[in-house]
Amino acid sequence: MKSVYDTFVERGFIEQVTDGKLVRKLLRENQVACYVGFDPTATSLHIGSLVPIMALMYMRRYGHRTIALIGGGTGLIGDPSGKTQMRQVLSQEQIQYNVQCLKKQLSNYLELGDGRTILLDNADWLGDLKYIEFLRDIGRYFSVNKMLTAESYRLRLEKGLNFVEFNYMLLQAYDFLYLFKNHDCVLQMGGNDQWGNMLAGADLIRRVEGKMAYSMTFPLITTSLGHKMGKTEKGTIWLDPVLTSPYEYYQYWANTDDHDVERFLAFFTFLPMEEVRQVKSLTDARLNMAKAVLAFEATKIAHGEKAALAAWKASIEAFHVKPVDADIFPSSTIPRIREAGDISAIPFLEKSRLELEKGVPAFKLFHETHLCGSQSEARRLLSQGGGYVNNRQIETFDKKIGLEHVNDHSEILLRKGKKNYFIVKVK
RNA sequence: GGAGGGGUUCCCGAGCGGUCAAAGGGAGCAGACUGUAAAUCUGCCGGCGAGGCCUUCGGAGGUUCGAACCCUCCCCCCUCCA
Repeated sequence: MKSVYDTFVERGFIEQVTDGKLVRKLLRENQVACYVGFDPTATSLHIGSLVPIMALMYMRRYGHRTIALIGGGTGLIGDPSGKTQMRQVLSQEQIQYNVQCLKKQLSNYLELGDGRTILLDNADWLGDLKYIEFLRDIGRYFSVNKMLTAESYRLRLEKGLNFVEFNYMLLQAYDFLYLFKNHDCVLQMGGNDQWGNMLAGADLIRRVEGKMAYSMTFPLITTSLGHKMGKTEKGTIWLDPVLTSPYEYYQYWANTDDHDVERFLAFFTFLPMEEVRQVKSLTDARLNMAKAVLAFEATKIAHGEKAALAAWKASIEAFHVKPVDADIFPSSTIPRIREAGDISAIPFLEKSRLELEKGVPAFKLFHETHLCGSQSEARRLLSQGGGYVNNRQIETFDKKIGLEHVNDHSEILLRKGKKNYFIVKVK
């Protein structure tokens, strides 16, 4: 039988492992506990955290125990790894609030309740540490010389690294030790920028406990032209549906670069690799169908089947695309037949009849709907012909939009550029 | 603690008394071309119902008709010395 490890390998999840052969054997023959850490830097995670989340989901599916660790304690310090500048330090209250939010969010992905998956906050044990004791018991195992050779610190040595940040590695290592002792956790997973911290943990366990522990990192995913995942013109693509609507989430994936489709399907869906590999042979409209499948499946995982369906419907309608052919990803539950048009998943804003009777200048409306960040931006956009009402180009920036633009469904369809839709509804 | 070099609009990076809302590049947005992709070309890229006004060049004061540019103090970063 296939092990998670094999699945990880074939889906491209593994960047580095402490001992590939051993870990493979371990995961094949035992039920183990693994953990991934998440920083509570915001009230929501974004797409950048999706790879580790998917990894945890896979671990579970293969019968292993998973621990999602939220760094309520380490968050007070800030991990210097992968950062060129010192991270802004958040207040204790803010971090505690973020921790609560992340717990809730992660529980959508990880089924809790049966004890096989648990959610922890390292503030629960780091908060009680005594400085002197910690130095004597843990600090003695760390060689500064060695720490300085770590990639994550070397980078910062040029730009400046303060002592607080320098300690981050010890705390993360201690987390691993703690989880090892209290939850039999033998494997830590995380983004490749965590490699140094993870090794430090495995090292610490070996020194303190005289036992083996393992580390595995995932590649830091960038789009084929080197952009960070999840950053777009509209900002970050969050996992929280309030911050990024399911429709926008769907759109993000539907717009995936050609070269990334296959890779992303492997990372961000559970569709079988035999089908994922078929993507190589697809082009043009059929390749776009694969993007639709990616968008649909990813949205389903994040927001549920219903929301994914609504996003799909709206997209099909707005972009006049054909439903996905039956032979493309037969395992996907994406609908194959066109249904009645329904764009209700597109973000909208309500306006009173009275206000629309008078008419609202287009540039104001574009600003209000957040299609444009400011009125100035809206003016420029409209002057350059980048704005549309009901798919007709708006010719002047102050063109009044009003009742005469309302369609049969009491809606006005606004569009910015080729693909940014927004609906104004009559209240 | 001492000496020197820096902090410029999202990022990098010019500017060093008026012509600076600030060169150039990147990112981003739009138009054309397309496949809701990429590449390419073109335009835009602080705010304001705007050929004018307002707010920006680490922070606070000052000199000047006029300051991102000069002076003073403070904060932060880098390099060398201790």
